[in-house]
Amino acid sequence: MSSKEKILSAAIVLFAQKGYSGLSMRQLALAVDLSVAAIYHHFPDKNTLYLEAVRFAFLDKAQVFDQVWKSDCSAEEKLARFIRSFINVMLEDRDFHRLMQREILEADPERMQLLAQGVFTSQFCLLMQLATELAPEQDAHLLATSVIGLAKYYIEYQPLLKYFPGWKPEHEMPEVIAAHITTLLLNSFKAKTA
Amino acid sequence: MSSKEKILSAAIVLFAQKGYSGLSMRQLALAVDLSVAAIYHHFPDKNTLYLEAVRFAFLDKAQVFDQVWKSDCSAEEKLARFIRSFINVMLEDRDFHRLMQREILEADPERMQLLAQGVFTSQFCLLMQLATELAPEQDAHLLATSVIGLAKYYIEYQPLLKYFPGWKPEHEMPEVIAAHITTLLLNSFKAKTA
DNA sequence: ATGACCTTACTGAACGTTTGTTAGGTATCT
DNA sequence: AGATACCTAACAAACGTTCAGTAAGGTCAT
Repeated sequence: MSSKEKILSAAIVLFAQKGYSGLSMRQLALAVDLSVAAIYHHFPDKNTLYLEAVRFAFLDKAQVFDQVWKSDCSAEEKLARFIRSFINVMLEDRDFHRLMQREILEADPERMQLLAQGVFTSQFCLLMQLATELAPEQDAHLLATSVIGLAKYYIEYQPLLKYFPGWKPEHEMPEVIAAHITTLLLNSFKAKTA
Repeated sequence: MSSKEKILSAAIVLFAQKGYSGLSMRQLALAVDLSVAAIYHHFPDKNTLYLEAVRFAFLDKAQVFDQVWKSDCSAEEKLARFIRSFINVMLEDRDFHRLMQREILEADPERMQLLAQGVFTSQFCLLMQLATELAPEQDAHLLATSVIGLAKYYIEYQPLLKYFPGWKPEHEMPEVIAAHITTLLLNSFKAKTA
């Protein structure tokens, strides 16, 4: 792995943990065992480094779900598989998830547009297509959003949820969460089309 | 309003926008038209000020939903009203919402426990109770989480969602979102109990 | 009523440290 | 000889925090 890649990988983790202004160039340099000036040799300034780190983090995430869409099973099964994959990816790569949350929190319009069009659009479209298949009379955009929203909330709020009464350890198991969300959605679709 | 309250109110807004390390004491002092030392007269250090600002922001939020729970209508109607109230509160007070997101992102266990037990537990319990009433055979904790998750996602990801294909302006209207979530959930409950 | 005294709410200026960034120099490889 | 990848050392600015001082208001014995 080149020095540049090493810097970017470390930057993803550290920016995700401490935020943009929480991470200093010296801390990053220490983490990759280089001098500060060496980082400035590869990147013009901190801001560009951050932007490139975000881009780098999102690069390979899109193609993870391709095998879900390619499989030729029923629409119901496809939804189940997508939800399970989504939760797995997000739970495995916590740094990616946190970095994404920080980006959304920033809510810079230009970067939102880049993020949406460059990375997630194809996934979102496929999900909307699936939604139309399962519940034709409903708004596909709203439905797709609901699917992702349900899945994301369980991951995002895991640190808080465990302190609520009624919590059980199984509520942190990907399969349990995925199963619950899937049945919730499929039940809803069944009722509507009946 | 006392100087201390003025500082706290400004701190909520600015911490929500810039994050903990993104806001300096000098910037805050400028915003409330006081000297930096004046802030240190009211708060021992930046960290305590942040903690008190968070506590201050969460203080009055819990009692907003009380009128929903007190009303003696059907369980279905109660759910609809809760969702509508929740979305309204979160959309109105964006700073509160962002500050909460940042707190969750930090995920400090001690503060999570404080947040859960001190502020949201009663709401969550009432929501679980409602869920058990509507879908007795399902896990109340998972269901309550789903309700909040659905509602929160639409608010949190609004800046991103508008760049996806299929987006319409009405997808940002609280009533439309609330209606969609409510029917989604009620349909699911109907199918299960049938 | 008055001067002495304490508390409260602040100010300006400074403290040492850390910040992002750069200049100048040194190896290594083509 | 020139490009690439790195270093040490320094820069000004901004950082959290503190210190000495001041102006206002209340308390209390005289």
